Amino acid sequence: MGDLIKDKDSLLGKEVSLCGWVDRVRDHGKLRFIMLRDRTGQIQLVVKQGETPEEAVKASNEARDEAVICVKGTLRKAPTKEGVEVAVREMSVLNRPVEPLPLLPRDSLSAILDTRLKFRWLDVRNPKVTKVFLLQAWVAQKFREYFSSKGFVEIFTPKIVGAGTEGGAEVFPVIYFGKPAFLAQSPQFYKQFSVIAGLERVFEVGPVFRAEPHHTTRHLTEYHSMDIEVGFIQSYYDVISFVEGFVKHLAEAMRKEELPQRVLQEYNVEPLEIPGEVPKIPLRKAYEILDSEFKKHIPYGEDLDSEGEKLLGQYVKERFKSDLVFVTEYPWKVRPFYTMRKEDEPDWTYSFDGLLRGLEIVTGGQREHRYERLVENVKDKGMNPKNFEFYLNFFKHGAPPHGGAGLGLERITMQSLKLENIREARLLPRDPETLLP
RNA sequence: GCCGCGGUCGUCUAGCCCGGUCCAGGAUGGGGGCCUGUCGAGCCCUUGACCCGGGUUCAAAUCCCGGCCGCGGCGCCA
Repeated sequence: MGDLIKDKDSLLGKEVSLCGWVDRVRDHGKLRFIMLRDRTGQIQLVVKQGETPEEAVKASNEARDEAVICVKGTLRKAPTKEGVEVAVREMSVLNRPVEPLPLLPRDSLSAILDTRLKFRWLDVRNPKVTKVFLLQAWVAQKFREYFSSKGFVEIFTPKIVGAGTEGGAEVFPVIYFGKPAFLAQSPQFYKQFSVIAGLERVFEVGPVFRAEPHHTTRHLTEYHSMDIEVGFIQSYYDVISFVEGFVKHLAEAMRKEELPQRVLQEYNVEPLEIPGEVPKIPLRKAYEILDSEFKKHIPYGEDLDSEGEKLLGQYVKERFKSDLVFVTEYPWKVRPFYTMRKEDEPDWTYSFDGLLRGLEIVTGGQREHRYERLVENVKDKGMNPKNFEFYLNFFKHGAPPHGGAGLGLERITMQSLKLENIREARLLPRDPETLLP
């Protein structure tokens, strides 16, 4: 329908054939207007007694909201928004609702989110909701495009794993042929594996699972992580450069390409603003900024809380005209064991987080690739190297210096469109309470 | 996991604080009718709800307790 309206001048007076959903019927008795919708747009159909064949008039009686219909007719000029309409000649109703609609797609955004998710198949028919997923697919495509162009190879790693990855986050247990197993909370070990295995530069887009009972607008128990890992880096700044390059690429494409522009316009939001040089602020400097600019105190050696992240996001937006900021050098105590510690200050690490419009969307850093140090780090975290033997073995036979990062797809979608709740950025969200549909 | 707030027609809500005027009001949707140029079409008729279980009271949508469900904040995280 979108194409049809685009080419309307050349198609005027021609016979067209269309299928879609009935978005709404304006019934005047002997004159009836039907708005037909498909994923590309809407067009008005006219059924007029005396003009439209009797059979088609009869069929149009059955064309209720959200019925699936196909029509043939003539495209002609009309005083509608699109400037055209279809004078119906044939109509067939392929399917119609068997019960009153619990949620009207055209009006679904006025329902509360819980109701929308319960009847998600109706909610997503709302063109504004559809666009979330058009944008999300586009973001993932840009990610693949960017890293492929930088010589990264796409990998596909196990999601059923024999050991929890990071020690901190909770994992979902599964029974694997009688053996205890888990759903992967991160591809971390396997992307490092891939670098060490000689692929050097890898990326993956895939689901990750977190068994943390968060009740917030920014957490899901299942989400999509866009991961990279790269070997032979000089420092973790090389990793930041890759991430920065990607986000810049994304922001530029957002301004240039037709699809994101259309989506952003519907949501009435500005494209991401990313300056030539994205600000990079060591965490210890961030403490000072928050103290002096906002009188917000973060205990030394602690991670930022969500308010701190929000304020820092505000600060860089005003000061550097940037929607993105990298916070660097996190304390060893808040980072996982595989993170490389600073050579001169072992309580701090070569790691970073990236905040997009005040929300953490990426975490990364340089990894410890030296076997003995890695074992020390495991012990330092109070864990038993025996439990990580399968992973530690990777490092025994020539592991290059390397680092990487993981970006949250749903969070990027959410922040790009300024959605209020991350659940809006998933077709079928999983949170501690929601398992169906 | 801890803390706070909330559950009224299919949907979105009014009523709850200050119990009786509520066999619960409105909008939208469903069903029916009128209407030949609408575009949130209009007009008329109709349908349909107090989350569950206890308690207090002459009387409970309204007050109390428990359960279930939802929302948000925190910790934590993408």
